Amino acid sequence: MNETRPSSKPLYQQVKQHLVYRVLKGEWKPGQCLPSEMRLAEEYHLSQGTVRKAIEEMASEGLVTRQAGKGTFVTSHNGDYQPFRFHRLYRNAGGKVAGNEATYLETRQAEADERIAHGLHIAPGSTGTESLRLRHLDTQPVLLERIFLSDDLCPEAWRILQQHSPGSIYLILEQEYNLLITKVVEQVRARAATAEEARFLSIEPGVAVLEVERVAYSLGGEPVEWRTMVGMTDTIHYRNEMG
Amino acid sequence: MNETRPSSKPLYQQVKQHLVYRVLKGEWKPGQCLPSEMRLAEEYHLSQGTVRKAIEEMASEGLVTRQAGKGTFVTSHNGDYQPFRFHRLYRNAGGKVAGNEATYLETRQAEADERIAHGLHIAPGSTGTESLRLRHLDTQPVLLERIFLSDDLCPEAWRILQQHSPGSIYLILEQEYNLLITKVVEQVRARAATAEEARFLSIEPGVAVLEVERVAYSLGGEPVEWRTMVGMTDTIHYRNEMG
DNA sequence: CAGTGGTCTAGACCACATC
DNA sequence: ATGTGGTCTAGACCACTGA
Repeated sequence: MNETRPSSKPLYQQVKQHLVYRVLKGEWKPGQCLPSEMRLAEEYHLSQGTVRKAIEEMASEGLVTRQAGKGTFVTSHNGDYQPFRFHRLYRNAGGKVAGNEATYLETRQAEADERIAHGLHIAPGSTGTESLRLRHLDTQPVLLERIFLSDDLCPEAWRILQQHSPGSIYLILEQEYNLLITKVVEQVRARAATAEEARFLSIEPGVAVLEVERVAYSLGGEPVEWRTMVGMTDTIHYRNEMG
Repeated sequence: MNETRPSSKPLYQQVKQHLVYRVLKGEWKPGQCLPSEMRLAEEYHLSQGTVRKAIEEMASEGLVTRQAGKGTFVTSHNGDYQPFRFHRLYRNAGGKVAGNEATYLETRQAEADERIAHGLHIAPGSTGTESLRLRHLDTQPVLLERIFLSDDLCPEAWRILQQHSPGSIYLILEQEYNLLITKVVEQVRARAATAEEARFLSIEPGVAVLEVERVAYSLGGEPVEWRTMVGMTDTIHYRNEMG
């Protein structure tokens, strides 16, 4: 297979790029199994080692998961995959703030304000679904979440969110809209609590609160979800490990 | 080389482990060059491919840097290596908060308080060096830093810090104490500014500020540096990308 | 020019899953 | 028993670096 290709990039990079494209267009859905290395090697007329290197890179980026003896599977948020890999909020004592202690306050149709429009790269005033959730630690409210999904990518999302008990939004995005969240960008700020936030969090207005503003991106790099998480940091903190 | 080793771990993992140990004990210092793949393969009586896989993992973890045609080098904070890879504070407009706009306020000997002692796993009251720095954006003060280095790992650090113009602490740690920082853990909180912070940052006491508490770990996993960074978030924010 | 890492091949054996 | 990914080998050619 040494046909003196003028194409600059290494073969395994080209294979990887093509496989990512095929995952993206849904040829193999999340949870499903890719063809084996041998089959792909035959298909692309390359050696097993070259295909392996392509798949290994995809695995290291979390796009697929490999299991010896079974096969290579497209990463899914359900299944055995870590559901809280994007959570950076921890109780000051120790463990993560789990998702099962949340209550929906409200889910409604809404329009994107300036800030949301900027984050999702959509026009201000675009319609979508807005959802408010309150997370508790023991019985104490600690975190107020505001989530926005654009109608462009997630039409009728409010219907689905109203039905579901508070679960993983990203699981719903994957199952209902075939949108796999692979990247999030968060901006953290400190500011004074608004009157509304103070009411929900049982604190005084003006107290210092942490605000995490998140934009979640799909596998294709499209901004999908915008959310803010607001809470006091007497019981929780934002934690980030690098290196 | 298939001598039916009972040793459970793969060969390339064992090689990697041994190479990391050799880097750790200073056989090759930061910036220096490791032996070539061929030489190491001969030394360990293994094939080049196996040694390559060991080195590739070290490179992906940032321990070494590889350059085709030249060799494999132990990662150094000077040289061409990215100096701000642990910085997560950005101006709200755009770019990172650079390090060259800092002024030293004070560097002195000090004792570890409860919080520092907890972060660095040392006894409260242990002696060390404490340094205060103020970072500016244009002419406006935006960030107050408090840095603590234990005398155990960094004896006489105050002498060095007093001499240096405000530069990278991690470069000094590497050059003076042979401590290569490879991991940091940060906790972010919101709270009201103290009177001292308000004075330095030219704000009112009680205003909401962001506090980043960082512990930096050396290649061996030892906690080396403790620091807090405090600032308002009208001009800067903490930004984190995941995925 | 010789030496380096980067790519690619073709084969081997292994531990593990599934049937 | 068959097929999967995981490890390991031995050799090839390439682009790049530096003397």
